[in-house]
Amino acid sequence: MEQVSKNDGKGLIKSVQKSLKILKYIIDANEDVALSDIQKALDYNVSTIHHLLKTLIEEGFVSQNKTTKRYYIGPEIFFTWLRGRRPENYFSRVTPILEECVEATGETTNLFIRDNGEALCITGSESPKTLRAFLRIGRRIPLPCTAAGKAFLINYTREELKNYLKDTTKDLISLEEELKISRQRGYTLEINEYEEMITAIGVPVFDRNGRVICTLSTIAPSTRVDEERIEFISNKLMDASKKISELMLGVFY
Amino acid sequence: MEQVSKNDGKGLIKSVQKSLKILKYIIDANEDVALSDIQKALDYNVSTIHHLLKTLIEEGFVSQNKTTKRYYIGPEIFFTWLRGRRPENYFSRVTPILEECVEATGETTNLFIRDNGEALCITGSESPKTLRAFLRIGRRIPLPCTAAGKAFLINYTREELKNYLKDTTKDLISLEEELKISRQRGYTLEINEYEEMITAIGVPVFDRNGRVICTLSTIAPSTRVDEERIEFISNKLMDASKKISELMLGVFY
DNA sequence: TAATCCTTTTCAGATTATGAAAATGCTTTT
DNA sequence: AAAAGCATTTTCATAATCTGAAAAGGATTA
Repeated sequence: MEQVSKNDGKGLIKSVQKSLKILKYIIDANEDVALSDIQKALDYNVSTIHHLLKTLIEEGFVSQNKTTKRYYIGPEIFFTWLRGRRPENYFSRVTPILEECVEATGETTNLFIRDNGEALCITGSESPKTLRAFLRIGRRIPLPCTAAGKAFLINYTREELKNYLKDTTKDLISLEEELKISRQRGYTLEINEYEEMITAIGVPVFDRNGRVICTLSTIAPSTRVDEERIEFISNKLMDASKKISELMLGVFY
Repeated sequence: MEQVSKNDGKGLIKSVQKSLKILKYIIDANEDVALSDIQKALDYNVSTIHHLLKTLIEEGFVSQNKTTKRYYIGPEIFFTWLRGRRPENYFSRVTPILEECVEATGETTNLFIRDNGEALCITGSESPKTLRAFLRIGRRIPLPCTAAGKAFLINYTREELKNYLKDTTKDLISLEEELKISRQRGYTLEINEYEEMITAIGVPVFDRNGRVICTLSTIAPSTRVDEERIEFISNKLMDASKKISELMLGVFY
């Protein structure tokens, strides 16, 4: 009678499932995790967790800090992004989504990850127009005064924001207010703020936990964007963000 | 009496260990793998493999192509490289090694992954000198006529080389001969070959299976490098390569 | 239509993972 | 300095789970 979800446990290996949930927990954590953290989060027996962790360590998927005893992501997945042998590798999957965006809006669009308290541009696609904002992969930009950077902060609390305001002229209250508006409409704005004559629209990309894992931004000469255009571009960006999220949720092929 | 290696199986969860070996096999494969491939490689019972794969799929670490039935890397680790929240994230670990290299040699040094039959520059560090080769992260360069590119081909057979010679003037025999020499001395060379007045030295970075997962190259104005200098730079590059390999083997903390 | 090959499912039995509890190690408190 | 507190690690008997042979299912070829 009761219609269960497609896989209600039949044929699945419990110990493996547990180990993978532990692995996910460690991957998603912002810092090294203690065994007791895992115990609290997943409610498995500490002994079970310990055995599973030992196995994960043995195979290189998890590492342990010898002094703090805490666990963190192991080398085996740490450098997965470097393994670029396959034709359908990581960059190849994401970049076409940005290219689509550029085709629709005509403006340069980039993808940023967070690295050392800055936003780092790791891929993108350039506007075909003669007058255009340049794509600069590898460039680092600050978080609190750029569209892509602000998108990383979109869900931040006042406490967290304080850390990123040391080197800027921005004050806490105005940024907080701005992020609140951004949160509501779904995108961040940067109008002649970080660079003169440049307007940028930023959008966060969320993982399955609703946390920002990377951001997208479209940059254009300010003369080419009015309110209507911002609306149009932000919609395209949000579409792209959804597509990247979907990729991460496993909607391949 | 017999001194066994630190972990001869005690306390390790066998099913988890098997599942992780399967996962590694899939991560390392050049193409989608069949269940029978895994069976041949690891010699587990097909039923066991199937159950483990089902669990890996359920948790998102492996995906399956519905039409070919073949297995490939799942979303859960697919986008691990995008998760840049942690302070010690992926780029932050590698880039300092390149910076060290630049400090020693004074020349621009970059890291490349393979992407779509080209070498893609994903990070690097720039020479501090006034006359310098520019770092261009995001730039794509061909495999058979650049130092970084040739480093990817260093262990290639004649058959594999043929695929990469379609668009170039290079002939098979001379490239094969050049790679043979490169293999022996440990680095590749590109002297005024892809760009005029530019000399580059390339070095592969190996994974635990001895396969090239990324390459490093130092580029400099040709006027600044003689044989002795090439020797010096290549040594520094090989040191950096070893360090990155070690990172991947889990020698953290 | 039969044969071949590969994937998927079944199920009973045997191995293996589990969890309570104890031990160990480290830090804080008295 | 001793003891309490807290977290990780180990132990071990037993219950639960994984394993693997075999069969079924599905797709392609002869």
